[in-house]
Amino acid sequence: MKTVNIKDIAKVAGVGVSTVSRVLNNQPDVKEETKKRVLQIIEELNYVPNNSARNLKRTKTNHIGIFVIGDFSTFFSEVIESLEKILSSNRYSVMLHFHQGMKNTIEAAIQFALEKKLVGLVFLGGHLKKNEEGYLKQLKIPVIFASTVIEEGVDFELFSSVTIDNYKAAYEGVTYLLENGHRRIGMISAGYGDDSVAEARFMAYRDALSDFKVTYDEKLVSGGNYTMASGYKAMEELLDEKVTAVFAIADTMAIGAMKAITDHGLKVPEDISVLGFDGLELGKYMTPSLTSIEQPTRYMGDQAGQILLEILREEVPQHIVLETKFVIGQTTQKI
Amino acid sequence: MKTVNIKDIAKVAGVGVSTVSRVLNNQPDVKEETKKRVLQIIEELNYVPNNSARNLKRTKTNHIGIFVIGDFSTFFSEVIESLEKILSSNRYSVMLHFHQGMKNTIEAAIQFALEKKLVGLVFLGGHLKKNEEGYLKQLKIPVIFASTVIEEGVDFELFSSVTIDNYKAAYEGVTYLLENGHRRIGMISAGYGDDSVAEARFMAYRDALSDFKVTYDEKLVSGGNYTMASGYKAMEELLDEKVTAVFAIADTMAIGAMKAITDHGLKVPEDISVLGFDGLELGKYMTPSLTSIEQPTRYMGDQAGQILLEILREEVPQHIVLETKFVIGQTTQKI
DNA sequence: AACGTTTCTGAAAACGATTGCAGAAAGGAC
DNA sequence: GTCCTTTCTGCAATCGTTTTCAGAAACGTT
Repeated sequence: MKTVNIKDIAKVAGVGVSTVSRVLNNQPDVKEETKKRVLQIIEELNYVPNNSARNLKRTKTNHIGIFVIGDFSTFFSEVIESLEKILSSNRYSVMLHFHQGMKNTIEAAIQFALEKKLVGLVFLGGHLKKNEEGYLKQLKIPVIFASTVIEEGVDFELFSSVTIDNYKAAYEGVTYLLENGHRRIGMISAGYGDDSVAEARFMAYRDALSDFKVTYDEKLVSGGNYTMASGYKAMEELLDEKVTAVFAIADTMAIGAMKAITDHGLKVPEDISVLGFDGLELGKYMTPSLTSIEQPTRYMGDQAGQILLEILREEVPQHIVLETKFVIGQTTQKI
Repeated sequence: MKTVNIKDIAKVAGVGVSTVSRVLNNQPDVKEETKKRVLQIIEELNYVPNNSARNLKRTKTNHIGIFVIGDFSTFFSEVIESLEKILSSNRYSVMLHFHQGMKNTIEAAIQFALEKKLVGLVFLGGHLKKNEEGYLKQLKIPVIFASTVIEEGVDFELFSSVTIDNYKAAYEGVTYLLENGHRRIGMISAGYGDDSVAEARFMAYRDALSDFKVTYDEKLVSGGNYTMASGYKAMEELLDEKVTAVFAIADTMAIGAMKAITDHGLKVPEDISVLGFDGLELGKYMTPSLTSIEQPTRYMGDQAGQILLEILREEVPQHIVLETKFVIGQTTQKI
């Protein structure tokens, strides 16, 4: 059974294909009467335009890619959901891709964009380095980075972004611990040299310590991979170091850390204070509730979508830095 | 700047377009030498085949849709991730769509499939009713339901599925509570008449009670919407009813319930035992750790992907019911 | 009634791939 | 060298749209 095409519609309606096409695309220059008749026949025959043909002729698609970098966290899933909603309600198709590992990220993204003939691309997470500018130019479509760390010096004309100030937010968090008397503060970080979100947060940790005249001790820093399990393990290592507080760069790891602490017979926050990052809903439902730095996930998805739609029309890159919110829960206390 | 196409390649290589096409599609009947030359030129000119043209000519795409029904939970995000990985590594493109609300679900899915010219469709969540069979036939592509409740009597030839036995799993959980001496068991359910996952679990609850000669009391059932916040609220209502245990049909709601219990000065499990459903990672990291019925989320995504790939080749529908695992944590105790 | 405008319409040429078919080139048998 | 296979190759039609361009139809003006 052949599917109906524009030609069939034209024949039945007794008009030319171009007229049908004009109706489909809501172009002017079609008599109201003709338009109505064509629309009715389209309805009757259950006609659905063939997107492949359309895209071929238009030499572009309506596909927007979401390229997810790194571990897929609860954090990302909220962003993706709000992104998809806003894009698809603007008649775009959303193609999803998870990139594993941190290597060749941008090459993989370009491959993805070219192959799928994307007209726009959203990066979720990861980092953008100065020496990757060239790739960005190669990719001649609007690109927006969400929750990505942008290295200094990258040409802001080449892309858009929706980010938070990781350094500032983390600095604020660690300072809070310091102000509350903590001096032996452990850190649960992530990534090995290539995870810049982790790096920015780490720098903030080091600088905050230094500003309080606390010597940085690398034994107090342990690495994870954003999972609860890794937070648990990292915390176990820190337990030997007699820390009084620990800063985990993700709520998931903070939760793992809390579990490790309790499992070893210690109490949060009496024995060890815990500070997370992300402000996930679930942190608020822990007992005790997690002190954390909250990122506006849904809002971030919305903004990324809005901006992408705008630059798809106007081509003027935008950069916005969203505010984080320091939420004091019950996992931190004065000593 | 025009993008290079198959014709350019042919011209440079000094062969016909059909030869290039044959090389691209790895067809036989091309001399090894010619093939090598063509491949080299493809490489040199950075040629990427135009998918729209391909799809048009082939009269089908390589797009597979993931249609997510209902609230996007942590649960779904794990399934989606493993699904995407397996599909894209088999050269399919994954299109994501979230359907809001429970109305017109299947119509929306058909629209989605036709418009994007999908060659396969994965439903995530929701339910499939007998009277929707017709729609299924209309949709002439392989369809697989994952974590969907299938109404009795639906023709199994029309689709594939990867599910768990919600009734059995919930029955086992509630029975455990009963065997531990609980008689006033509250339930935190969800959905209003249209959420069949919730319904199946509810039926199990009622039947288990009845099998232990406990009269069903509708005041002990409260509704939520799979969020932690809704679990919290639902639990508050149940607190007046002096329940000794509560069964929440999702871990997220169970976590909300635990918070409500603690916030009201009671303890889990001493005062109230809590049983969840899903077996999310985070439940294991709660203190006390959540007793729950574990679903194999990643495995479910894998299986759904595998099966879809198979039926894309062979057209023989498959139905598998995955095993759940009852995980006893620290939130339940004997009374 | 002839003409110029304006409004609307359809034929036909793309877009970039795949594929059936005819036929060229190469190899083998005599 | 001729003829028959076998192996390779290229032409041209086709998929279902969009869009240009020429021209038909409708209308008002004189």
